[in-house]
Amino acid sequence: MLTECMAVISGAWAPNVIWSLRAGPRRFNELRVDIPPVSAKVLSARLRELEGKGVLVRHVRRTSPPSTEYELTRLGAELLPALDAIIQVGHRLKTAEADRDALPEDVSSA
Amino acid sequence: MLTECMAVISGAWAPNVIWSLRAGPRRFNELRVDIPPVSAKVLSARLRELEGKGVLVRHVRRTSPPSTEYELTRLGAELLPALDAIIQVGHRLKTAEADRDALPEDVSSA
DNA sequence: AAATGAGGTTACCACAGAGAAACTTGGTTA
DNA sequence: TAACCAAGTTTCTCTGTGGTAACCTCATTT
Repeated sequence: MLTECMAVISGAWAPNVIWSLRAGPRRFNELRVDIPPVSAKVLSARLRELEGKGVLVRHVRRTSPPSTEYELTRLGAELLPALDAIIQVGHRLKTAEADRDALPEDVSSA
Repeated sequence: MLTECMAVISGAWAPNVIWSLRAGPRRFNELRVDIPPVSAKVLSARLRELEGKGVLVRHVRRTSPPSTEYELTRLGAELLPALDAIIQVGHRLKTAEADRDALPEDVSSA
């Protein structure tokens, strides 16, 4: 069960995409700027997967050139607190790790 | 930043391991039973990674044969609400998906 | 003396998934 | 008429990761 649920945010850059959409709709190329290391191919794949899962919606604007906007669904927005929680703990774990590195246990004076 | 934080729960079965430890310490073979599809190799690798990250601790009991217990650290326990949040949204997304499948848009009466 | 059990390790293989780069479409502007 | 834009798609390659299965240790039990 956990495994299926985790699958919602699996795949490269999926959490980043969701996080980038937290403040409102973004277009394809805006997302590429938000998440520099993502390739067009993978971003495209991830967006379609997330759309298929009901996390976000795609609306194409019939301008020229046509532009596309991606936006979190209500359900997708419910992932934000979870991501936020992960970020918070992640920070604390990194801090703890740094502290450990700074306290080499017993190098006192050999 | 998000990426590094997500790394804490990345790797096959990592979330499952953390979730299995939520109610208290577990031994190696208990975890294998909790998470049937995990292989000894991967479970071992994951446990050492999570230990290295400060998510859990290992204590070896000098019995015979020696037994080993794994337990969440305080920091590790802080991941539980995040996992729980993911599980909740995962459920709702699956439900929504099922509903979509059950409402084939316009098959009304052709 | 051989089998058992806990808790692993090692060697080897396979494949999904990510990256890079080039190509596409169709209207617009220079 | 040629370049340009957004938003992808396609091909091809390559590596990390996980799976399988066999092996290991060492004290205890049979």
